Amino acid sequence: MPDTDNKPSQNFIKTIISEDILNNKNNARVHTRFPPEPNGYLHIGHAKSICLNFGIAEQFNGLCNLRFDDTNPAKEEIEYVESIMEDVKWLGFDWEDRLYFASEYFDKFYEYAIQLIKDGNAYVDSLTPDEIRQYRGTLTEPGKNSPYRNRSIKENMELFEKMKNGELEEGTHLLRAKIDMTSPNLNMRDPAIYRIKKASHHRTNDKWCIYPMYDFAHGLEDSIEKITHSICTLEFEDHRPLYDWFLEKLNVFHPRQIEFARLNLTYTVMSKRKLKKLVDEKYVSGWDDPRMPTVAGLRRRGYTAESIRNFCDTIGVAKRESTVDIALLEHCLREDLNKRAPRVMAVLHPLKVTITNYPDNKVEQMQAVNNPEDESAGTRLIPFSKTVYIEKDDFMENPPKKYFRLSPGKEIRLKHAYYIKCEKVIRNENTGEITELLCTYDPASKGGWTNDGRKVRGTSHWVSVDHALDAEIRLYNHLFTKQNPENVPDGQNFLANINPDSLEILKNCKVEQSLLDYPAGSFFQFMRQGYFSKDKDSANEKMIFNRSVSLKDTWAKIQKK
RNA sequence: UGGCCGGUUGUCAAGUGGUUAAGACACGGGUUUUUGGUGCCCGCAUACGCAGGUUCGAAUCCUGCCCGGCCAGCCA
Repeated sequence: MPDTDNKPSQNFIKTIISEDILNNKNNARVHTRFPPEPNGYLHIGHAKSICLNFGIAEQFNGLCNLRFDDTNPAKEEIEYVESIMEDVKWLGFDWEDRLYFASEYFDKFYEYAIQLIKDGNAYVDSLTPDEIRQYRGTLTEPGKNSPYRNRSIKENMELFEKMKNGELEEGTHLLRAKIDMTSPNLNMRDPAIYRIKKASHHRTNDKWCIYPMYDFAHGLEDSIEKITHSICTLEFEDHRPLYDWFLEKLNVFHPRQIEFARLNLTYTVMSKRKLKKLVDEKYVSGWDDPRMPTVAGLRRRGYTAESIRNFCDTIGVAKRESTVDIALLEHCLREDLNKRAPRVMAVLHPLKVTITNYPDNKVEQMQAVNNPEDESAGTRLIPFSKTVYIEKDDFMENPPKKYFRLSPGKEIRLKHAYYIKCEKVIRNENTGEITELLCTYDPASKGGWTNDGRKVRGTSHWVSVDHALDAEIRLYNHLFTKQNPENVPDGQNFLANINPDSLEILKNCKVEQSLLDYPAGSFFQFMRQGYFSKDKDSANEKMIFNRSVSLKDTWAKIQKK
């Protein structure tokens, strides 16, 4: 039967939620959360999770919280908290008044831990970290009970109290859940609940000497916030029995954990640890380097929030490990910007053209369409004069077949202006390099068209020499040379696949004056080149543009053959 | 030699016992075009990891096998 035409893409999580609603589970309420740890900047993989969690809330008339999972003060910083909030907002999502921090619940977590001890479900262990590892067993061998496993409740209470008061040193004592040291699931072999960490927390400062572990804290955070569906990535699948165990033993509201496959992209890495390494070791200029797959990096590169959200919808959500072709991300940007980006003229590699039969001091204002895909974008005037710059690539002295740009004796159209014909090539006597083209123009072709049926196939962008502004343009390529950067010889790591040509800086570019009027962050299509955005480091004296993504280039493809 | 999860076209991904096995990207071809851009048209899995079985009928159910991922932090 014909399904509804515009039904949003289905995935297994939405199927589960739909069933839960049908069964009136949680009174058909849907409440999700996005729970980042503030130990780095958000990347496109987080964007997938954000779109999923906020998107589900929206689709099912529910709510989505932003909650910082800040249970490890050693790795977390306020800078990351701020960047994460900025990024989520920028992506277009609103947590309204539901901004939470796991650290706000530390008192409650402490009480829950006490309850576990009192119920005989937790104990203080005094084994060393090394001994604990040995007692845990291996993947194929069961673990064995700690000699401290059967301490009395009273003794456990006293020791835990001392842990809390800072009377015991890091690594000497550990609160553990009393579950089953022989479980085939290692997460159930008496996992840690609280560890001693005499570190200052970015929000609770020095109030605590003990901090809860993820497995204990996370489910309780969800429970406290009455989350109905706790969506996380696949590596937590083995933790679900433990997630459920804590909630059952404590007899509190029990959200359902659902796991999905994290996003991988070709030609990049997607772990905060590795991204941090790239930043710390200066392989990139920072978390917002336009080559980074971080939300901040993509934003600076010129990606729009819409294109990222559309990408996240397009890739889908499933449980199988997969790697999405980065070409799809680029496609989503082109698709969005094609509709919205103003077209402007910018010459990346300038070649001077003198139009010999054009009056010396004449300047004409040519009318240019701002966006052929959007009539409401209107038109603007651009100055034309006797000397212009065109792109070096748009001229070839000895062109191959099917090259329909400029060459000696051939005619092309200067977009919005005139047809010109190449009459003479001028070169540097010493180097042989082509320095200038002498051309003639056809006054009858004003606007770039004649009605005489002439076939002028090539169209070049250009900018008037006297009116052009200098600009720096940064061209970006994949950060890694391999689709899978982890594909390295033994003994090497992903850094071995860093692309030495991931950034190319062009310092002698010529752009039209109208670019001065736009603020940093504005995006454009540089005609026939690609989409670019004005960098935040841009100044009026020195404009800087980042290439967000090139236009598709059929000619380049033909040439490769 | 442990447990859990997965395996549908080059890449993602719908599909939940009866469909010509969606869609997108990529790729190839054509067309339109004052961007070799865009748009439009066409092509792209007799096939669902493999082998059996159940059934009138299987990508969907069952059994066995193979392959991939994750787990032995006082990280999340």
